[in-house]
Amino acid sequence: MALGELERAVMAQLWAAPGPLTVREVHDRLDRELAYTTVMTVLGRLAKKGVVRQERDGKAYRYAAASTREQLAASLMLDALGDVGEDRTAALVAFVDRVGPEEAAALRAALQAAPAPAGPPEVPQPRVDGEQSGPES
Amino acid sequence: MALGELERAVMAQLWAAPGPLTVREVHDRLDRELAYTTVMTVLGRLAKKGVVRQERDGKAYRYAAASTREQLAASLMLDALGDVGEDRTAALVAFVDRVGPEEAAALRAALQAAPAPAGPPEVPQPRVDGEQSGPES
DNA sequence: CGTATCTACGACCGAGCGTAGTACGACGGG
DNA sequence: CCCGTCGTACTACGCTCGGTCGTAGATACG
Repeated sequence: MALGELERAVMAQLWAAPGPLTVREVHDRLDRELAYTTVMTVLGRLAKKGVVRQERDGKAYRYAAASTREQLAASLMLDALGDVGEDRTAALVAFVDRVGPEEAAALRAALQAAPAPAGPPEVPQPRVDGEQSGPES
Repeated sequence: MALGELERAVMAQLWAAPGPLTVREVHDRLDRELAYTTVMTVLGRLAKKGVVRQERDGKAYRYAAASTREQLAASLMLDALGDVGEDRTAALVAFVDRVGPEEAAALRAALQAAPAPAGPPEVPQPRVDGEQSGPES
């Protein structure tokens, strides 16, 4: 479900803003010379994809990102992981092999922060397996 | 650069084979009823993208995957990581937060196996990842 | 020579994205 | 009351990509 170029630029504005933005606000913040309706179309498509939420504000709509950019990136990475591989663990090994030391450190820290390595997989975990239909939950 | 459906199916055949395959061999191994030229076109596009290598074998070509599926998956994940985020480490934290316990264990093991958290990344370490499409049977 | 293979190249279609125009309703100032 | 402004909804067009072939040219083989 990768986003296009303009879509990413729009998302960047939504993420950078402190709150929901109107179409006009997004349009004005974008550097490019775009027609107002172009931005509206993009925001509509983004909303249809579920990556932005729209809430009515009087006559106009306000748009906000449905998830943080980190969550979106994580979803995209999970998509990539599931797309090519059956052997997810092997792919993860190859992935770790390719990230830089900084990223490796981040992974280490994250793994330390969210651990569940204690019990055998007997614990009825509420997590259903590989499932990422929607961008986020 | 995500692959399409048929492209993935073709790659699966190449990965499953012990060695390079001709167009005809790929075509015969695919379950679908496709024209020979369709498979050839797909293999050509894959070669243009760099995910398969073609080597001449007399009149015909033989095609082999340019990298293992794990490496491809890792590359795709790197792409996703770089596409949306400036803050790669934060994205990785979110990613770890979303993978299951099995994948987390794989990450842990990989991080333990390939640690380089001490020196500057200037050390010209001989890269061990160069093995692609080796006959693994 | 005729036929069977291959490759090379082009073509068509549908989907997704970038871009925008037009139509239409609501609102506020003369 | 009329009109320009703002905002949405809908439609459209060009481009690229992926799936699917068709056809033409080279080549080997009986």
